[in-house]
Amino acid sequence: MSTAEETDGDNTPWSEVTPEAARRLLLAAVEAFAERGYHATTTRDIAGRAGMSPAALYIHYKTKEELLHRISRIGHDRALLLLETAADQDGTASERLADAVRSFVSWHAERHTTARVVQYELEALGEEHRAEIVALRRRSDAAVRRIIGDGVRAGEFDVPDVPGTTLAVLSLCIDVARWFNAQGSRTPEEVGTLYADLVLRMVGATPKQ
Amino acid sequence: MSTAEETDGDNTPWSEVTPEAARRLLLAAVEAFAERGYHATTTRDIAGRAGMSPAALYIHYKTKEELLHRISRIGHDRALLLLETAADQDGTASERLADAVRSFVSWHAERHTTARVVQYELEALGEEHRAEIVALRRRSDAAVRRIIGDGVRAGEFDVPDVPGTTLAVLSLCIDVARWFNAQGSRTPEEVGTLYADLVLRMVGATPKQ
DNA sequence: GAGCGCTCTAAGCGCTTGCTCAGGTTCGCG
DNA sequence: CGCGAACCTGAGCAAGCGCTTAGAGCGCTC
Repeated sequence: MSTAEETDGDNTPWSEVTPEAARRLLLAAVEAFAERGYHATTTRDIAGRAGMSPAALYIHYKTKEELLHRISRIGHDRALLLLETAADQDGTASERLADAVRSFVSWHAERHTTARVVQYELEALGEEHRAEIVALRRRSDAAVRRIIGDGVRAGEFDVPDVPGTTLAVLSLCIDVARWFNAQGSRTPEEVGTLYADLVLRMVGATPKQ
Repeated sequence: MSTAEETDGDNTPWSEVTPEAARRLLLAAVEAFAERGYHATTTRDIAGRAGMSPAALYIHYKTKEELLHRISRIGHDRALLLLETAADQDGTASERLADAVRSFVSWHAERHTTARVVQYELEALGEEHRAEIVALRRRSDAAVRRIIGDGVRAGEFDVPDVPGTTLAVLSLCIDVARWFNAQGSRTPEEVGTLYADLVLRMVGATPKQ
């Protein structure tokens, strides 16, 4: 899983975090936050999972909250990249929307531990850090809204309430992180495909021949 | 189950909790848990909001976890009632599904503080309490699945993956509790109506004339 | 009006929390 | 080899946690 580095693709999401000890701590924090939640996780638990003493954490991070912020920032960057990449592509609005949902959802399923922290622990962030993250989320919303708006203008979609539908689509996709279970019967790709179909129906996309 | 309390309607949701001091504590706990999360909430905070000393809490509840369980239980009972009532009605599958989604969603919006605790603090429950709640959630799933299954059998719906779509529908509705804001521009009823429409599209309901 | 049960409080116990700090080990570099 | 920088640990501090206990105030019955 986390041995090979270099390419910053799907499979090595934390390569940008150095040195190695800082990355180990961050990965341990992701695991612990996802399992128990931020507030129920102790710095001793994080350090223990990384095989270090509690004090080692404070060499690499100023506070426990900084750990959460780093995780949240990296995760939001990644999620936003997926959506904006899909939005910027050539192709019909249907194709771009399906692509956006498929990649966004399968990422939320594949990396559901990370995504759970990213999506559901916002409230634990400090004032400034939260503001920074909220700005990223607004850009995610804008990317999806742009695709849907394009589809409506092109006559491809039938959407009475564009902002409301955008919100619902993003909400639907995000919530995958909450229920997805790696032991379950569906692969992340299967869920992505299912959800892409469901979202195309939500926007009343003209079924392709 | 719970003894009949006159009108146990939407507007008096905690009437079954007595005595009054216990209800005040419970309401304070709902507020605090919704704002900060279970683990970040202190018993002193709960008691303070209810205008009592910290020790008063333990006259009415054995532990802080029991408070969460009571909230979760009552909320799940209410949500399940909405879904099963809609599922048991006469009428087409489209009508029953729209009704289920409309009432379920507008409850999640109207009572979003309660719903947030009910839906997002499951992990904080103890072993047995969680098992009890999970059983209720399975019944919610079954109610929605039944409506969708009926619609497919009647030729009203076009759903390739019934369990997957059921999961997505419930997930979509539940997540309303996370993003709904009372200061926002939409009323709970508006969101319920929007979502009922979106869900009918998801199941490929034959548009009514 | 004495006794009793219910409700509540002031005080605080034992423990865990996030975080600090003095000191030790390992390393590259002259 | 000597030295400074980077990294890590053991021990522990102040604060806050969930929860308990002893007892006060109150309304009730007999």
